[in-house]
Amino acid sequence: MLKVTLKKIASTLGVSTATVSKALKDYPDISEKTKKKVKSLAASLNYKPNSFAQSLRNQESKIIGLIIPTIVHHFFSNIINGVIDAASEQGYLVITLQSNESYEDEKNKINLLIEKNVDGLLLSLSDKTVNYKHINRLIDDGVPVVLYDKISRSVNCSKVIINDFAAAFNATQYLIDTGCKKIAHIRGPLKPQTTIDRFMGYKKALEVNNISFDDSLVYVSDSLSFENGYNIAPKIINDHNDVDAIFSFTDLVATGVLIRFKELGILVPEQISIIGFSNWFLSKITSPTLSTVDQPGYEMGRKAFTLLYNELNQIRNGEPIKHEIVEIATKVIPRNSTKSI
Amino acid sequence: MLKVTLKKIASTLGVSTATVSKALKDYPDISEKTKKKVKSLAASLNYKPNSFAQSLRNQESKIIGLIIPTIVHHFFSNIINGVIDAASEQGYLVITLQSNESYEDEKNKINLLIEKNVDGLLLSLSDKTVNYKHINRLIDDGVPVVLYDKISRSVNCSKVIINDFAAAFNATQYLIDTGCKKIAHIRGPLKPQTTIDRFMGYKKALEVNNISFDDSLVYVSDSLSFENGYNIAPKIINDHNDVDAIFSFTDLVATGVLIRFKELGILVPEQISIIGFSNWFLSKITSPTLSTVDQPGYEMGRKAFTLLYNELNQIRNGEPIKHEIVEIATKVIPRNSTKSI
DNA sequence: AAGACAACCGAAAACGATTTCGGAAATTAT
DNA sequence: ATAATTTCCGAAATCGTTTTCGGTTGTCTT
Repeated sequence: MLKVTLKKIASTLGVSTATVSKALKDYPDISEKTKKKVKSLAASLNYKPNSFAQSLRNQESKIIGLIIPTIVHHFFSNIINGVIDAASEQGYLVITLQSNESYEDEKNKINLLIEKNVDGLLLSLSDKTVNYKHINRLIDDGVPVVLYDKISRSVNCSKVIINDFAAAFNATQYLIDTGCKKIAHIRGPLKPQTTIDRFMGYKKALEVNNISFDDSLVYVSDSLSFENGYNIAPKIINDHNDVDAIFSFTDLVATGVLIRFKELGILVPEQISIIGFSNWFLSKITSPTLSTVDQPGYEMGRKAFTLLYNELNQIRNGEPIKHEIVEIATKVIPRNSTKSI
Repeated sequence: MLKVTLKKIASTLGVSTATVSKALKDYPDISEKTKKKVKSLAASLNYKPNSFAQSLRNQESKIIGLIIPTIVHHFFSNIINGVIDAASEQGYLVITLQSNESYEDEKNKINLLIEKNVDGLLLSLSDKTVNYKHINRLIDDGVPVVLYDKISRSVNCSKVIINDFAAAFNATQYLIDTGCKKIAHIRGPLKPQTTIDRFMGYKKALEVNNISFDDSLVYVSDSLSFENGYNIAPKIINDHNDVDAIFSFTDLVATGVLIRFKELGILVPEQISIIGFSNWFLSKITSPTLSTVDQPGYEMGRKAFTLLYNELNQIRNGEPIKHEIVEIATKVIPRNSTKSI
């Protein structure tokens, strides 16, 4: 199975490779007759341009890199899905890599991608990433980068986010609206802006409703795991026997709490209401089903690619690069782990 | 930010690009002194070889393609994860694409990957794929292909599978061991070998235990969805009021049944036992927790890459290509949706 | 001091596709 | 018939790396 190249087509047709190349791309300086000949032979030989040669010549790979903190998570799977779909529509392919919430991994994976000459990068910061030199360097080098979900305010690039502050505020307000007075918060790792904002939103909702903030009601889950919720649950009720609601920064942890409460005989939502975050699939099948905040991963993934694609086009056209920050809407999804209003 | 090339290094050092290239790769015919010079300049200039040029020259991309029927599914996420991890370890990157269980998509996505000159392909057949010409053509063209999970016996290539027959047999046997006598089966789409084998395993277990097979106890779920289980559940109990167990070809559908039964006031496992398949994360958090069969996706992904990698090496070394079929072990995971033995 | 060898390095030809620039042939205008 | 245009095509340079195959030096024998 010899491979079909321009040269081969050219020689069997007795023309130059330049002519073949131009004919296939409908250059105006090639006669219709020649185009016909070339195209039909190319088709019958099933000619496919060699992408390496094209990339080398055009300095673009039509591949983008996607760095995900953890692949096996409902929200992030949806992101991947959205990115891949949107990219395919524009003829881009996606190389996905996982940072495992590690700063070192993040740096290494970014390097791998850059060395493969991806045309751009979609990145969600790891929880451990506290310094952004590696990203700013990229941007200075002219690599288009779009940050999504876990971003940093101090990096100057396009971003796709949700309004974590408002979402958390609304979730907390919802608990208050259903009559809860003493609301605990399980927050995520300290670094990411998302968990900071969710914490601030929670705090703000208390303030607006004249509920005094109590630091001892805030519990930290250092990672996004079921077990953390499972383990934190008994601590909460030991520390505060009159807590009547919990706002968790993520569904997975909320689910851990839910399951543990069931084992402990604590009624949800009669004794304690629980609201999670992200609207994972599993929130629909817990018992009771879990109230949560919708965080549309698929849409975020699509949008992230779109922003990158825009920058790529700006670069191609020599236009100045415009960074854009897009906020995706969220909404509280009441289910059965909270009382009705 | 000009890019650093061999030529640049060569000219600033007053040597040829050949020398630079060889120095960087520790060719024996370059003096230590020159190597030092070259390497230190390369390092200080942060030289990265242009991967396009390398690929063009070496005829390999160090990228493999991965086609997944559906990305947003626990089992398949784990596959992706395993593939990416194993690939990274060998310096390969992975482009993931989704077939959406569509034959057309599958063909198109394969083409995209081939046109990008991936070095090989990891593929799980879509449920609608009934003809394998597109895959056999690939293999004939010398593209290494490894089939995983949803495979076809009639394609001659390396494969990673579980023993679906045995796994289904064991699941059914487990139900029988816990005292169930009238066991319904929810099987998947008709085409994939996996669902056929699971069905056969179910049937065999009945036979071995002298339980007569009743075709009306077999329900078809045309896709892998929660809703299907939710909708099939009432049909089963309407058709057969004395069913005492259900073996579902996948956890997601089993979960749908479980939830519906709860709504209908049917006690699980007291009235009806349920066992699923795949050990999705959600099976741990349903209520009751769902008995299932472990199907290690991460491991399957890793193994699939390894097989591909082996073939890649065989090709590189001009050795004959050995296809290998690897079977990953599974085991029944008893939880609370089945009675104890 | 001549020959034999080793040690080092470079020219050049790939790998395929793209595109500029110029030139030959064909057409039209004068 | 000559000049002025079009129309059409090709040579050649590029993109950056790799590797073969020689060719220079210099060192070591005798």
